[in-house]
Amino acid sequence: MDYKPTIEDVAKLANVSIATVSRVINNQGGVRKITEEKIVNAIRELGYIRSAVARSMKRKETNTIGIIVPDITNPFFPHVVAGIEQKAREKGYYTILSSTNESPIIEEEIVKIFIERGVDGVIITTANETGNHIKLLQDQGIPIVAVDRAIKNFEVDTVLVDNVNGAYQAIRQLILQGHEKIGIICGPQNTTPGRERYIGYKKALEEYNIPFDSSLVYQGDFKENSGYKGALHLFYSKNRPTAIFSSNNQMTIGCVKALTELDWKLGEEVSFIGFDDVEIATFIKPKLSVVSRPMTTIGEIAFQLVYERIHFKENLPKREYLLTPELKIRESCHKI
Amino acid sequence: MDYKPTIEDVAKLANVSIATVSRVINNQGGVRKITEEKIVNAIRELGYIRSAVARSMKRKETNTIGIIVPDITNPFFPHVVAGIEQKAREKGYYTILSSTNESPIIEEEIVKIFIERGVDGVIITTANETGNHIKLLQDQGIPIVAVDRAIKNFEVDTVLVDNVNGAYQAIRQLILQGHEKIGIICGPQNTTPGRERYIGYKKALEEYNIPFDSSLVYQGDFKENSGYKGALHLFYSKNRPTAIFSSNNQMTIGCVKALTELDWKLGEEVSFIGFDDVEIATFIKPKLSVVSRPMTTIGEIAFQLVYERIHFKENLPKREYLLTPELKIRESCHKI
DNA sequence: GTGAAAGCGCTAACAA
DNA sequence: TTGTTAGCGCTTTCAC
Repeated sequence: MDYKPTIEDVAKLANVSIATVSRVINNQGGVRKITEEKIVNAIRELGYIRSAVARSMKRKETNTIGIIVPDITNPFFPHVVAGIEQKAREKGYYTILSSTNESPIIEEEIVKIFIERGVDGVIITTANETGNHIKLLQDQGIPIVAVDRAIKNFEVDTVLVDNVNGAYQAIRQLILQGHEKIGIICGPQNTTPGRERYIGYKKALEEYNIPFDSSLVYQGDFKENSGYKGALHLFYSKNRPTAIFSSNNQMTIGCVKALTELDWKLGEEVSFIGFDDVEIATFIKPKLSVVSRPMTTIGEIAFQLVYERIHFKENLPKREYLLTPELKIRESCHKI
Repeated sequence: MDYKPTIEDVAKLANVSIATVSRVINNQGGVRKITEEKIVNAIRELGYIRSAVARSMKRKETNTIGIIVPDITNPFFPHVVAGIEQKAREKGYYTILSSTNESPIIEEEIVKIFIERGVDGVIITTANETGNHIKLLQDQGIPIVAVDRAIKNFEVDTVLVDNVNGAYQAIRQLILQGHEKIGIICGPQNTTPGRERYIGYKKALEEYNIPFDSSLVYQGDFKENSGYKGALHLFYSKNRPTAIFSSNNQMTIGCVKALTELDWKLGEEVSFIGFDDVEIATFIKPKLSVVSRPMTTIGEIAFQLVYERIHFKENLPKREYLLTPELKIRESCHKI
């Protein structure tokens, strides 16, 4: 075949005008039953599928939500995306997904492409919190929802997790178990999660009057390898910690790998809590304690927010969701 | 602002015709330098971004590749997607990604949506190998590449992994180490990978004259939970195996969890090899031996195939890539 | 209930 | 080197 029938082909075959065909494909009613049947038959016979491109052209909407994530291979994001997609499909929306690989440059490119394509809204975990590319979207009146990382200088709806609180809970737990030398593997300090988790760490220390020791702080980048290096750093620190807090899932992986190689006994010689649950948490020995976030829910809320913003643009205040993460205590942290 | 400037706005501001503007945004040359500058300035001033919708309408191509995966939360797919995206971006293509959750119904829906949206090609890991929905795509002349799972009844380019061989290698390894009672946790037998890995299993047994015992075969569904149940099943089997082969990554996770709970000593009482590498493989103790696939490469090849098919439709034979997986022997399998 | 026709923003053929 | 113009396939008034 290799030929895409158009609304006109259908109209001809059914012996009606294209306007009438349009009415039936859009369920607008006001068409006689017999006419409708003729049309439906013609559609089936031709295998007609209406062109979303032409439709978008006319309607000025694409029913598409653009999703921008920094790293699609970080399992956190596929779970969030699954939540978005689920809700989107229910409302007749579709998604374009792109991964920036944490590059602000790629991110800006993607934003432009999304605008070109006329997305109706954007859900973004930005790699560039102060980025001016957000302005591009706002200038076009495209609703934006920031997920997981806030966006500075612009008013956008956000759904975040209370990182400070999550990290705080984790560190407090460790302190209550008697730890005083607690190491942290930080995320990049130019991202909200990276910064906030570090703040939670310091807050807990302060509150319990534990002296802060900068040699117990390792600057990571949220990638696995920096977790690995962080563990090494802490192990060889003059003031070797009795507990470690890792700021995200990928670094947790790297960190645990290092512990194994160093033969630094997890749960015995060193307690551990990581931010974000990881697949392996419950089946390595000892089971990992983690700060866990409702990933799918985050996605669902994010979609809900863009959706509302698309449909009731004008009279909506800025909305900020702050979900509270849950500390799941398992076996990797012990009384000292 | 909230107003999208069009090519006409640019033309007016620059005092030229829209045709000339079109020439410069498409780098077609044949425009005087001064004119071009005027136009470029106008574009910048207005913040003009050309509409891909209108462009697609005219050109009959969207520069979009649709990707359909059965389960986006299975880490295998994000890695494949990353490979596709990488290559796609290089060639000026973009991707729409949807997950079917293994549902043939959702899959058919997605196919229709993709056609509506005029994707130039589709890369699919189908949940329905015999599905007739593929015909829809073919009727429209949309190139299809099947990844990881073959498609029956239709001629499409495919990039598969030699599952038979991969499983065979794994089982042979186990046999050479002296195992005779080898359990398998199978994938769904209505998917190529599920079937083929089972075939590889049987082939190795046969070749080495190990009697086949159906009580050592557990039918899973590629989800974590069935790996868990599979391990339980094998543990309580009258003919308890000394080695287990798991047919995919998610089931491997479930399986290892069960082993831990059963206190069935991995690597000592029971050897283990899983299909597909998993994050945790190298940092649980003992490290997991796995059959590993080049995920990103698979994605890259898949894109290459659609791309070629889009551009040289006519004179291209059906291409079938069969990548050989690699057996990575680590610590979870031991001489008996 | 139905049809005619305008027009969405762009590309490309043709003219100048 | 530049401009005019005919559509691409659809939705949506406005007539009838």
